[in-house]
Amino acid sequence: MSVRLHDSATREVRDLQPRTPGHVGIYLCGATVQGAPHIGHLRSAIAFDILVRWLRRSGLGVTLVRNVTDIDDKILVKSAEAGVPWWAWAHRFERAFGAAYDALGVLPPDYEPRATGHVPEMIELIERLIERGHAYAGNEGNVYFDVRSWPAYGELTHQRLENLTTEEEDASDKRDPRDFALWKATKSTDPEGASWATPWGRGRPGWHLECSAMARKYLGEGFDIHGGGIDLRFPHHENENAQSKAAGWDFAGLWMHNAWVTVGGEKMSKSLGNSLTVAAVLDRADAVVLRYALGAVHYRSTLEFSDASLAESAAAWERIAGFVTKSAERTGAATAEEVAAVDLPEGFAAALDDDLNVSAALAVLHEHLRQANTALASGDDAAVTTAHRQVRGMLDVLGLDPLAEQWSGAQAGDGAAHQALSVLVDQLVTERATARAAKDFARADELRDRLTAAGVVVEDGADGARWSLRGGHDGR
RNA sequence: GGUGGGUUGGCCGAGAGGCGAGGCAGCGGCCUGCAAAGCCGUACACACGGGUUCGAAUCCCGUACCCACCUCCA
Repeated sequence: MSVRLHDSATREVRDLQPRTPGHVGIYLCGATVQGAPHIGHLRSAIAFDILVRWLRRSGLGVTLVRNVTDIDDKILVKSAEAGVPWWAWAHRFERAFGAAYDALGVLPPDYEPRATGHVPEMIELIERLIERGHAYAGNEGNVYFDVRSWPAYGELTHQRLENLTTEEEDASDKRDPRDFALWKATKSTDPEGASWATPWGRGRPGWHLECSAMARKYLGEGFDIHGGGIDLRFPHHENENAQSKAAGWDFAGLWMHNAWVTVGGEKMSKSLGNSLTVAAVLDRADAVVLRYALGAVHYRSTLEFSDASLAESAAAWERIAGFVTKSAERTGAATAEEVAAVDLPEGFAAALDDDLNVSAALAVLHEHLRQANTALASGDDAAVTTAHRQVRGMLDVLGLDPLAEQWSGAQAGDGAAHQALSVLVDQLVTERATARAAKDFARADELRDRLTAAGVVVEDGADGARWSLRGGHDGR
């Protein structure tokens, strides 16, 4: 079986057929760096991260390009309000996005082009569109795409031009109110450095143009997958599609769109002011737990985020990490190479092949976990070794392998502090073992209570007690 | 008005004509000095009304409600 993905353009689940056999080119609409990243941004990033991991695991090469929009109206407005140069404002949040991606284990793209670095490519594209009769210059500095010149306009989102409503702008220099800006004239209030010279006057890029120009530059005149949030379908992706094709290029072979994160049933968005920033959530939850919470639901389903969903993810994670660490203690940790080479369960692979059905894949994982725990309890070391590799192989695809460098570093904690803690806890655990051996259970329980109160969980096993920090941080 | 998505048990969440995904929380048990973890067992479902069918959560028709997009958005 091969990877099948839902294509928003045709509304069907289709076989992924790379244009270059064995290699997939993916363009993702990344951040407009106007503010701090919220968990919705990361939900999207994680969904596509799982896609990339799965494609690579399936033996395909992947070239991933994810852009950064570092010039737009809101960046100019917000930076001005803050009294910061627009470019510094944009860069501040570009770094914040990078930190959030790293914190949640999102693999870096092969390239991350910025809009401001591709003005010549955009000008070239505009010239092409004007030549071909699909764009026109308005007032000094404005260039618009002429939607009526492109009969296929609306093909991506299946809308007819006449059904598109627009709020008529007064005194617009557009030929049709539905035309969209390729290039926007600089305003008198704009900072000096925020405009570029063009044959049509000074201005700055319209939002959609950059993606067409950059996708072509890095992925060619046609590429396999274009992804982003569902809200980008219209107008952003519709316009990208129109301008690239009107320029005579091919564009995305398949469109993928992820659904929302909701909070209290409502779409989380900047305009509603109910955004949960990644940084705020990471103050009260482990990054890996947040990744689980954002990745565990099918990417096209709305994801309701709450304290309850976070707690449930934490419980699931502890169960998963519990087996992985205990099995590693018993039979040794598999190397990254062994994890990468293991044959994954058929059901797991089938689930991910079916439009990245992560929920179904997790069901397979949990079933394996149950059998694995049974093997662990019965001392079947051969079965434990196999299960350890398989479970980690599955988790690796989801970016959730507890022993991956991404997460194991965090578990160990700060070296010196962890070392000190380890010595103190081991002393108490030893003292408790002595008390238990002497049947002084009151003393043993008191010691355990003290540890529990400090966030240290003690579990008695056949070969002695093990301890771990509450929240899945392993202590041994 | 146009274009989509949805409504599954106490909660989250897959599935898409027959065989009850899975998880969390319950309950009962095994294990344990007691716990914890783990395992076993167990109850509780497909918005509503019709229809098709031997059989419908799944297909068809209708109704209700929710959510999104229609040039700011992941």
